[in-house]
Amino acid sequence: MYRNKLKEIENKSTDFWNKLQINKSEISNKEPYVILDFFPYPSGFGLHVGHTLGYISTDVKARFERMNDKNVLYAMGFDSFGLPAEQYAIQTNQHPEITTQQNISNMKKQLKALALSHDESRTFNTSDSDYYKWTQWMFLKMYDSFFDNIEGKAKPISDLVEMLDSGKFTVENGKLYKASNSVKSINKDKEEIISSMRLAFLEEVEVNWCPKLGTVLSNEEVKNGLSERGNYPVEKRPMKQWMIRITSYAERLNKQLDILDWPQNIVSMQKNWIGEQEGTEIVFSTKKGDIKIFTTKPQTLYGVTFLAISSKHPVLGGMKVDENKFTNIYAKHPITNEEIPIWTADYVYSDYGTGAVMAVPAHDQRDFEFAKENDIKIKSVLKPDYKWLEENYLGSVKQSEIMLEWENNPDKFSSAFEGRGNLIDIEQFDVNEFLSINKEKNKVLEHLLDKGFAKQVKMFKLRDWLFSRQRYWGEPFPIVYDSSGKVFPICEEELPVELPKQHDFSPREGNDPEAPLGRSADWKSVKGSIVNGKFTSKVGNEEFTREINTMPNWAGSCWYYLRYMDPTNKMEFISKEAMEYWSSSKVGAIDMYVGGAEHAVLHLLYARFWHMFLFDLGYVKNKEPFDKLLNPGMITADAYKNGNDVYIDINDVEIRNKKAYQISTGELLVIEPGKMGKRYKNGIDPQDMCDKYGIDVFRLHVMYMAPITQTRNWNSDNIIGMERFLSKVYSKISSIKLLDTDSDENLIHKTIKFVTKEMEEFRFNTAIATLIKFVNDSDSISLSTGLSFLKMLFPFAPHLSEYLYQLHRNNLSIFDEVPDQHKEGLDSDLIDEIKNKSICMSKWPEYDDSKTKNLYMEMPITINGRLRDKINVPVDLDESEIEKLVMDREKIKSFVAGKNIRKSIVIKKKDPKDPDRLISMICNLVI
RNA sequence: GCCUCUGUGGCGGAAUGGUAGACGCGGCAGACUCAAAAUCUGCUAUUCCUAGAAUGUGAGAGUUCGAAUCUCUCCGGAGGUACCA
Repeated sequence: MYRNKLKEIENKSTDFWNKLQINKSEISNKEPYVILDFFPYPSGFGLHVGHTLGYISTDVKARFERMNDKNVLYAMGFDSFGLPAEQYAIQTNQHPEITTQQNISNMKKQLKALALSHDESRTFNTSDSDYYKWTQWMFLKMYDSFFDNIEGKAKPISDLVEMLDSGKFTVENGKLYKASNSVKSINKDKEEIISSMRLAFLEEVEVNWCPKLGTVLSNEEVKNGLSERGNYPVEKRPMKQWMIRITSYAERLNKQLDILDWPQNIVSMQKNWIGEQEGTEIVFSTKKGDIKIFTTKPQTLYGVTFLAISSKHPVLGGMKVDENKFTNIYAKHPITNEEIPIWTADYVYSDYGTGAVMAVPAHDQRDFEFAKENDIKIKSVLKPDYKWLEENYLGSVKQSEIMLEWENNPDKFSSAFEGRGNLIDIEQFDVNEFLSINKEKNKVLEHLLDKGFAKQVKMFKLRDWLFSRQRYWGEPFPIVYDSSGKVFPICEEELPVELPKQHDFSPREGNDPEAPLGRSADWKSVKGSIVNGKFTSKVGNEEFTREINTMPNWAGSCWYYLRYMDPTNKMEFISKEAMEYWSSSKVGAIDMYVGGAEHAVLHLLYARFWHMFLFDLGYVKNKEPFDKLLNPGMITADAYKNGNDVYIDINDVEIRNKKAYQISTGELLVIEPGKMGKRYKNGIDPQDMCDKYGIDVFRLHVMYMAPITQTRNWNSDNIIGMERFLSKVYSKISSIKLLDTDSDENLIHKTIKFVTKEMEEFRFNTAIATLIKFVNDSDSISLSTGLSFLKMLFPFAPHLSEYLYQLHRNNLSIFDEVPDQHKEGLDSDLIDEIKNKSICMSKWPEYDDSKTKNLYMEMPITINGRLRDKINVPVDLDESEIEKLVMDREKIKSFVAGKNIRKSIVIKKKDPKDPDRLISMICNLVI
């Protein structure tokens, strides 16, 4: 019986594989296939069943592709730097280096227990100095590069110097322009221009400061004013920090989303985040300088009655002005030349758009409310429909006069009209020119553009990437400062800049940012000198101080997938050879990337940017990192709360009649479905499941529960079905005798055809269903068919498949002693294959297409879409013959009697899945 | 509010324009057994019920000979996002 044999089966197979080292992959002349899971951080809490969905699915696919003769790169390293690792260390009062090591080895053990076929020789951790050396190296490359906005790609700073020296280019506001021929020299300091162009740069910016975490966070790490990790309050404050100019890539990041094979929701989340918007930039002049505003509704320009700016807008010249106050500055309206007041407003953000808004209170609700509160004039520009006018009018006039009221007294309405409408007749414009909405918009725009008041621009919501963290457990920056605070990169030869081992590594909570690395005085100050603009400690004796912030944990995960291709290279982050071999020939370098949607705008955006940068510099050959992306669904589970809102461990819960009771107290508990996690005390340990049912059964169950992308509630009731399945497999396959024949010769061919298709497209639940059906439907199985079946089962249930494969291998060696006449009818290739190899090394079974088709088939007959009868016909019978047969049937006659047949159709089913050629006949009746 | 996804038996789910409910769980009946478990066999959408028929994929309309599948409107659920100019 399968259950009694379970341990024997698992041990035998595992031992066999360990001897063969089957998971190792080397560069060869085979076609490569790279499949990866998202980089895991080694959590101190270990894996729960929720994590296994993605991991098992990549393993299944990796095993399948190996059997299809692909050279599969399937490895797993650990994202060991960063907040989660550090916080766990703080909580357990240990050094992160120690906890990280412990957690990694624990996690490796758990992964192994699931029989994942990773190439273990390719693993590494982001906190290994051999690895972060290259993260630092890439940072230096960014520091030493700029974005050429004319060509749309990054280039070395030396190119910029050349371009500027040639006199053919100038730089304005961080952008490169072709110089008009007269420009020869640059007025501004060249060095200043260069530093304004670097892709990695230091800047005083409004940052998201999280006092509780004691560090700043990037925009992507803040949600609803709370930190993404831990849900702590975040506040804005100015700080000088390292930034990465990801905004230079906004256009490419946005556009290339369309050529990726990614789930639609991830694509649209990224698009939302990048936030490309076409609009108009309009300049208002003031005595203190120009104010640029960005608008998507330039046609309402006439209705501007004030400008709303952020309280940090440069026009204030650093003057401290409270929010929602009049600034005593006026701007000139570009059309009417009216003086319009400038107000600071709390709804205008300094880091969004231009930090200034043209306020049109008649047509923008926020402007409307602000105007009402501060007694500012309201001027209507667009005509609403009458329904809106009636619903929003506060006074009482005759219906016929309501439009006139809107035109003259828009403040008598309860809100702004934000919809579309025709322009009200304004002296500068002839209203007849503005017949349609689009035309109206374009006419005003044309006028503005003509007069030079405005230009059409693209704006992006994406902000530059804040790259400094006031934490200990991260990559140190390869940067030093001289005594005057000037920045110098450390020369490449002296990388890595190793993280000092310090005991007091905790962040300081509170309002005064203090980077922990500052406490390592010995490490912080270094002696050396500047050679060719770079710091070296090899010569000189000048005093320098190191940058004491560290990089965010997203840094290391931006390029780890490339390192799997060449994990131990000391000379380069990846060799050209390894990069060329493993990178796919598709859009993205990695064939298949599997991981959760929670990283949609964090890791996946940063990594795409990072890859594009490496691409521009010629280090990688693909435009994008990840070709195909798949989000496995979550596994949710019920959590249980008692009357005091305290979560009760699931091991202390008993379910009776769909109600939950605490075992130890007998208390009735509240059931709360949701994410699995430590804090909900509802995590289910995969190890428990594997101990109870076996690894193979567990893997099958997880894959069979639902389609891979679907979120599902954990339920171990159904797992028994998979045990029954393997039990049947065990008894049917192990008892096959050499000369057994198939009860249905075509069944295996149909099964292979269908399962292959499903495996290719990650539909493992239906692949398993087909395998179950095969076992249920076959009474007798030949050896060759049995082996084909085992190969299909292998990716899901490797232990049992290998065990049974080897069982027959042993039988075959006995068979060698048998006289030749008894061997007749057995495939000699098959005998060789099975005798010498593990099932891992066998080929995925092939099918004979002619055997997937039946000679006869049962064809349903429908009349007006209703199933009325079925008829058994030869598959290749022609349509008119079928029609005759159908019309002859008594049943059909009775339905058709007295009616005209308007049309009859014989449907041929489009192949791929169903082997049957014909499906249905429809007689349409006209009554 | 906006964007994306989603809604099928008692439950997980099949079926992507052509026989709705594959496969699994659960349930019912039978076999084996002194008995139970395990296993095996059959049945299991609903209603009238012998046959046979009618109804049925969140609700309503539409396209079609034919719709779970395509289109529109509405309702419910999940995720994302927002004083976004």
